[in-house]
Amino acid sequence: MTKYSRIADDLREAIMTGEYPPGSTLPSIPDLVTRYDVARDTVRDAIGLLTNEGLVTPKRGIGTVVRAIDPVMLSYSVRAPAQTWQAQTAGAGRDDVVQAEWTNADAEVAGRLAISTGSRVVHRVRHFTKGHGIAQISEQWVPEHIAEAIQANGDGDLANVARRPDTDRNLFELMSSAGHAPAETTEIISTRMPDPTERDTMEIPPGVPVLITHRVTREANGQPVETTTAIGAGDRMSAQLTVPLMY
Amino acid sequence: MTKYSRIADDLREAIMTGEYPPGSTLPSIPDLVTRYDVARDTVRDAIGLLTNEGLVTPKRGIGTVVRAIDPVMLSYSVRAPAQTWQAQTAGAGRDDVVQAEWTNADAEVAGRLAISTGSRVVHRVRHFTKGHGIAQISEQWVPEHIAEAIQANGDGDLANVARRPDTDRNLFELMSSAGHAPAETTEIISTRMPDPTERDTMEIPPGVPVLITHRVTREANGQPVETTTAIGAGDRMSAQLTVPLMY
DNA sequence: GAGTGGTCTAGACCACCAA
DNA sequence: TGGTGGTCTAGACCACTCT
Repeated sequence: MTKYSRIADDLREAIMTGEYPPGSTLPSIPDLVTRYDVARDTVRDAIGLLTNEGLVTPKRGIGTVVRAIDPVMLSYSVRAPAQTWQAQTAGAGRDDVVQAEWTNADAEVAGRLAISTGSRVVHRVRHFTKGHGIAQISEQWVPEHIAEAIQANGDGDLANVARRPDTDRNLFELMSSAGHAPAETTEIISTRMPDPTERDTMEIPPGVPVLITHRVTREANGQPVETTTAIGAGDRMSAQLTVPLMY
Repeated sequence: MTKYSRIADDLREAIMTGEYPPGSTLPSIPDLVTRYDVARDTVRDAIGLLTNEGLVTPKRGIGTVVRAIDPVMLSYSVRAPAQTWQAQTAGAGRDDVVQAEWTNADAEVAGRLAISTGSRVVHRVRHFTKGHGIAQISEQWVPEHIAEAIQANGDGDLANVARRPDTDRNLFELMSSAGHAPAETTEIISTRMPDPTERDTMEIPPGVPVLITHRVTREANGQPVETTTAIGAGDRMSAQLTVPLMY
């Protein structure tokens, strides 16, 4: 057992038992140096462990703050019928389309949409805001024939940021009116640590992973009508799903 | 921009462009010390960043190994009808019941099962193994009246580890036969960094978060028939869900 | 200004792995 | 045995926050 992991164990135990409640600060680094009679960097290694575990957030000039379990979570619900799902997603927080344009599908998106690489697609980037800061960045791709069918149906251009023809609650309805009713959605949820860009844009503190959702929605004949990749801060969102079990 | 984050940026870039492919090693710490003309700990700080991002895993006597994106994933599928879900879960890897006994529900479990705290429940712990090591630890609680109904139906004791009356594919069927057919399941999927115990039992490398699934399954009258908490290594599992959208 | 954490140095010794 | 990363020290200077 190394010195620094021993110190980390002590502090973790004290945090768990409530000796250092959320929002409070741990003893300062110089304090711990004298208390354990070790070098400064040894104490910092111990604090580094707790930081990586997501237990504390050191703040210059303040101290090592015990992280509060944030009760504010962006949760969304997958439920049949589809309207419920869409409504719950939209209702969880503010949803801004920050980017929308025609582009060419790369290999991965093309694969998910079952179209050829380079095909024209509508690409939309949305930010979900909940409380302070961005909780989730969502990228959506809609194949050309779907976007054009919606436009031909008089429901506007999906690639228009300023006047978005849909809100979250009725994109599926627009598709349905245009003759491409979504019938089934498949989601793959995974997790990893954020890269520096994601840490920056979503203001993710150290020790907090991201939740990644890959979604493909298909109409009854199996043809994809949209695919979405959503990346959310693990301390601000979770995914809630309610599924009926039929016998 | 600090020295160590500059070094980390260089190395990250080189990893992304394929200069250091998965499985290869970064230049050694002494190499980097002379290359950048900095102190050893500055290089280690840089490598520490990449380690926390999950990009590399330093190995004593070997070098700093670029982590391979592990293609082996434990994925399971939520799909109606329920049999499909159960079958997919079981088929994804080996599933061992390592513990099963009668116990008293704590406040959280009691709340999820809508019973009073301290009520008798069957508590079962399962390990899902996929490839090398445990990919997911799953804890399940079944309320007394459900477990007894299964037993009264002649289908055995859920708290029996040696002779488990169910496999994953038919626990819901046992409930159904016993007059408590599961009708709906709700899952909440979240993520965080593992605690030291979880890191140890699942052999989770640094920089890898865990995926947490809280599930409550209810019968048609809304009464819970089981609740499960599953904790899985983020580099070995993901959750896949396919949901029909009905209009 | 006093106290906090952040970065960096130069050097030492230890634990592990491969040839 | 030589090279790798892991731990630890003592000291220095910097950046930030609060009073």
